[in-house]
Amino acid sequence: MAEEKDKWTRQSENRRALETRILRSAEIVFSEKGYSGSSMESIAVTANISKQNLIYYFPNKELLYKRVLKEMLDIWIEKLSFLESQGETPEDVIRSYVSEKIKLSRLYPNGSKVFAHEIISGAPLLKEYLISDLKPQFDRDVKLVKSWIKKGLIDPIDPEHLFFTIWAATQTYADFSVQMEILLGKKSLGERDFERAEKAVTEFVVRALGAKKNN
Amino acid sequence: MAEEKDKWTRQSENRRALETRILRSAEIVFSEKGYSGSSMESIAVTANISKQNLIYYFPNKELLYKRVLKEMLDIWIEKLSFLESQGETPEDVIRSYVSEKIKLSRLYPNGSKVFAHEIISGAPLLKEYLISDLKPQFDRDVKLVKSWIKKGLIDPIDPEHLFFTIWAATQTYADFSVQMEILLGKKSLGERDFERAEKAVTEFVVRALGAKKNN
DNA sequence: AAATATATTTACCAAATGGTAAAACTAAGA
DNA sequence: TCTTAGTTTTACCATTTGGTAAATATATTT
Repeated sequence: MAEEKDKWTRQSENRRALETRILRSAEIVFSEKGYSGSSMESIAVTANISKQNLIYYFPNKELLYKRVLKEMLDIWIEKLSFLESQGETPEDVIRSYVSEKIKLSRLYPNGSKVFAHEIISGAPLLKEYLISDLKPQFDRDVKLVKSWIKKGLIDPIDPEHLFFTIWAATQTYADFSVQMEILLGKKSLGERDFERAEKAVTEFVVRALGAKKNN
Repeated sequence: MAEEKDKWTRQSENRRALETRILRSAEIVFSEKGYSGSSMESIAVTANISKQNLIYYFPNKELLYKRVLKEMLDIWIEKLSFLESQGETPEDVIRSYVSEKIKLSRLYPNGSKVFAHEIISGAPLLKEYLISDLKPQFDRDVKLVKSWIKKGLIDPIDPEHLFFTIWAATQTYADFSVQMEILLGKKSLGERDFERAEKAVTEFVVRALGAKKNN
């Protein structure tokens, strides 16, 4: 009985393994060429399978693309609620939020880039999601920042544009990493660079908000 | 004599006019689809000419793409030297720099997006430029900021990452405009939004640097 | 071991793509 | 007016593209 289950498991695990390998490969290709610029063939080559076999797992390109996007979005939704960020004081919340966002740029650079291509291209496949999922969260988070200001916990600041700046400043470590590598004279950004980045951006935001430092 | 010149001028002016119309169209298409995702056909359609006629003016896609990129870069180089920014105090320099950069996001959103696609894709055609042109300027500007810190004109801050943050926070108003439109509940970003953006980002940076306000 | 479900390869294909070659048309100068 | 230079259109074409259909191979279950 256990043996049977193992055999069944073996096959379905192979399947899952191959599926994720395909998704990782698709992420790489889409991050380099965007949706329309990526071919099923090149994704297949990256995953080391034939195009037809790829199509067996993901019967068309749009579906595959959506899966890649959705994976990234799920991660972001899970990790990036401003309200649920660890910390009691505004400064704690902000530090944890920025830290988390930069961590995601480091851990999922390809997914981030796919997302960036999509938004820059006008978000044809993401508009609905932005409206239905991101906007409510955004409105809530803006409200929270406004309440902080009202309570005098932070200096008055434009809350909407605060978020735009935080997102941009953190996202850029995934999207524009090539530019940074060149300007910093490095072959690739390492952990140390991301630590420096996190510290710099966090300090930046905390100072701009006039939140009191506690170290 | 004047008449002859005029006639000659008329034709060459038509040519110039059509060339710029093509470049504007190419900018739009490239900004939506990136390099590999854009077709000569769709650029031609956008410019209201035939594909063959487009090829008469720009004999191949890469050449056209490079022209679009170069145009944007020339504008940036011309307008974005930190050292040459108007103003005597660090605060003045920063205000003028941020203001100028956001103005470019407003005036050239498509060129900005083409540039963004290119960098995100690994900057295959831009690496050389970044090394030869941008890096020297970057190094100079970083030096200047360091000297400000040494003189106690601004609070100590990570100079390299300061620039990354400023660039990201300003560039985002071109690249991610769709996301902002949705989150702000607007059909498109208007002059008022860019004024708010400029003010927010400027205040943000100035506060973070601890430069004294003078208004 | 036979039957069945799953996975992979082979053989195609219509549409789109970047581009060539040359014909036809238009404007300019002698 | 005739010639020439500049522009646009027409006719192609090899390659790449996303995808279908079916044959083949490999596991899994009975």
